[in-house]
Amino acid sequence: MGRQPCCEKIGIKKGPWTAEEDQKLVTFLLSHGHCCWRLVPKLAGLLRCGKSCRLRWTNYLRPDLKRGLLSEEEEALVIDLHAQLGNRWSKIAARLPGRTDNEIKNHWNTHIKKKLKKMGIDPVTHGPLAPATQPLALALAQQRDPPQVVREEERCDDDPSKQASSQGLAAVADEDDDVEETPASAAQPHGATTTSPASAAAGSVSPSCSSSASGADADADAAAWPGPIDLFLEVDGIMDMDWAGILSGCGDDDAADISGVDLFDHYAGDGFDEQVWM
DNA sequence: AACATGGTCAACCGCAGTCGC
DNA sequence: TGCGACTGCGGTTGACCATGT
Repeated sequence: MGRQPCCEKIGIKKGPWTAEEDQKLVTFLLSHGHCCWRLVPKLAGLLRCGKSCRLRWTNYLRPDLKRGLLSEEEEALVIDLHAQLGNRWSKIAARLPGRTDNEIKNHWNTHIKKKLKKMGIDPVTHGPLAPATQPLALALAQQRDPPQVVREEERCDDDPSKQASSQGLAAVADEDDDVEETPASAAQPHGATTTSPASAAAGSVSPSCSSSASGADADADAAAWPGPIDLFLEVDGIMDMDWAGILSGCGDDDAADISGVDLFDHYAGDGFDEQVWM
């Protein structure tokens, strides 16, 4: 009757990923892409379930991911988007190139929630906290740093209908799924602080074989980033390209052949550093 | 120095939505 | 149209690390 488990539980490894597993997965996905996550672990020679592979890839291994804490601008944008979308982390993440839903969710729960509470703002409703706690919280907020985030939220609190127009996000509020219609530069107010050029192509650099890079912005950032990472930005759909040519030594039809290839060895000589990437 | 506590974040779980047959 | 397979999402957990006592 019930659903089949997403994978056979027996023999499936759980817990933290090892560097070797990461390498196998990255190598496999970069050379083959994924058509069916269920098959990925088998073909890549991993004792993981497909779900786990997908999660690892999307949350940690994707080359277009930014690492590190969210900037002030990103935080403000998250708060703004959360006010509009609620806990739709994937939708929020879609507006933050290079950030994952998991990362944003974690950051929200650990940092932003507290910040808002300190400021007397209910992180759920984005309205004022209950009267009993508000005075203390407000006092705290005034004593400490009440930067633009406060102003951001005050605007939201005053009139939720204004939220949509704030920061040029009207389109965001109107339509959930039209990411392409929102220019990356508009949804990313921190172009100057972009930590990874690959992030410029975030959303377009996806293993799901369907997206296309949006040219000009990506190119501009790519120009500032020497090395093979440029390839991510120049190709319409990372998985459509012939990765075998880049990852020399990777067989196209035999996963076992590629498992021994060190992806990062290829990049090391060209300014693409595993440590930086990670 | 040892232990306790709290914070952070990667990973897992289960449900819901979508797609193909 | 219904059913099963698969993917994606959001909530939650637990391990690890930093800080305080």
